[in-house]
Amino acid sequence: MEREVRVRFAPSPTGPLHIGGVRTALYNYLLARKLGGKMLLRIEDTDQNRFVPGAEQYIMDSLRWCGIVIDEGIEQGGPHAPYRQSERKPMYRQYAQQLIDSGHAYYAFDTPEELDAMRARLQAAKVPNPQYNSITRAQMRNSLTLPEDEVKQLLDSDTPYVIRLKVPRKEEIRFNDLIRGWVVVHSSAVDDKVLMKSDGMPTYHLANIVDDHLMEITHVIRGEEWLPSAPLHVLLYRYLGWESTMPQFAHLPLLLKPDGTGKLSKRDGDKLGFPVFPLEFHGTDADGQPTVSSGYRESGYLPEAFINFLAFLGWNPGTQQELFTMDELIEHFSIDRVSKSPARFDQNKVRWYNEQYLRAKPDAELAQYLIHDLEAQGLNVPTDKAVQIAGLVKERATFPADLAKEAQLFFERPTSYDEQVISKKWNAQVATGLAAFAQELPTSSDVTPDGIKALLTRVMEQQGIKLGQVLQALRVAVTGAAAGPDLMAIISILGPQETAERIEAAVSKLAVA
RNA sequence: GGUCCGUUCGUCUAGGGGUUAGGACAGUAGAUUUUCAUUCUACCAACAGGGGUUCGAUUCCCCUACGGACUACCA
Repeated sequence: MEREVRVRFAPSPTGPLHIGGVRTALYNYLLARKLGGKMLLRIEDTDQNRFVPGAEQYIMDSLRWCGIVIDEGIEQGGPHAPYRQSERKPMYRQYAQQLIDSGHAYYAFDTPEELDAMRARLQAAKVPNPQYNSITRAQMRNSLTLPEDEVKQLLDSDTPYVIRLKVPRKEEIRFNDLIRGWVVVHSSAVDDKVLMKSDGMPTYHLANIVDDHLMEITHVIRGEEWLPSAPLHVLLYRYLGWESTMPQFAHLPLLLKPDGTGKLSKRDGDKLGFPVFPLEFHGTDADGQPTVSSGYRESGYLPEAFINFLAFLGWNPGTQQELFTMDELIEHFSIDRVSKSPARFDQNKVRWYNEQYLRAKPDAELAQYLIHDLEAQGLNVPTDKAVQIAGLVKERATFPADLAKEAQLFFERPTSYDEQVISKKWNAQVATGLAAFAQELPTSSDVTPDGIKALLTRVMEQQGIKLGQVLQALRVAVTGAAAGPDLMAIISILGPQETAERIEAAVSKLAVA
């Protein structure tokens, strides 16, 4: 019988989640939904020294904002609770013991100083790859080299120790990566990794294998940085007797900094000139001073746009469609269309995606952003008017906040007039022509853009002025600026009275050359 | 240094033994617009290099170069 597909996103709560992590979570989620499986969130907090308060909540809030729904996790519980590794601490010990009993692991009593000395010695001897392995372990203080009674005595006293995996000396380890195909690594390249730390906590390597097995994970989708330790994980599954249900691996290509000089890290924060985090994050720097890192949400990105963009960094559907809702991503996603090579971040493209999604929103929804932002400035605007304005200015906006910026002209009379246009287009004839238009305007019965245009055309004909000569001047008189949305639509929304007053103000303020 | 992974327009990518190597973003030009923006159209622009295999390689293989990851009692 086919096993139910179960995937997990397993971040460590050492700070905010960066976009690479979000993408990993996204691909996991897409696969789970595509295959009708479950998505788990497991918190890997086995390093007590790197705990960052708030990080866990931040991760969950971020995923929620992105629309990534967790089926099992610390918030929602599930059949394999707890989902926080620190709370699973008692479970790992027995598996480490099992490995010791079967001869696949051993106790090591070396102090950090002894380990440093060992590495220094190997380096001095120009050993290409200094590591604790099948060769060097013979020179170290562990249960393989020490007499049995001494080991027993060391364990009984409170001497700190770790448990290390006994990696075989000569063995080819291979596994079939869903993205990269067969990966073959010789065991001599793998060191005797620590499985249990001296504080009694498991390391990532042990905890992740035990939990993935217990939680019945079928696919491990994670970043390429894990590829070198995947052979070690394969060994662990084998020695624990779980090889037949070992999950399939898929190592995702990395997300690089825009200049391509390395993987994007959370330490890049705001240094790159664009957010690397989904949500704004409040943390502390090395000196304990409070820091704020900007987020996509606070910068005005819509989650749909952010996700669509992120999905395309390393995956594509093979068609020419660029815009995908989450449901469409789920429908079209496939792990074998994930590329092998790393991707850099393209700020232009995220912006483009945001514009697409912003414009696709109904005017009524856009109006809500507008009303909200305007209210923050102390401006109250009727909904119907906000809808009209939003519809008019949305083509000019990248972010929701641009709407209110573009809308300012409706609420503030011009305080200055574009000088270029004035010097070129403003003259006595135009001034009188506009004054006449201002007089006629309040009597007009048709205040649609078309009606206003008809009136303007008629008045200018009477004045003997061509429309082209006066339009720029009219725009500047009404808005002060040389550029902006459709003028007739502006006047229509502004209304005849307000427009007329603005024109009259301009006529009286602007000297005629 | 060692091990592993990778390399198609500036960027994200499609393609795959015989193609005018396709799309998107950006850029440039034109059209529309009273203006800027939008929109539309066009243009610019790539198979890292060298060897094989083959009638034929961008595609398959090898080498080189370059880039990246990993190399902790961190994940």
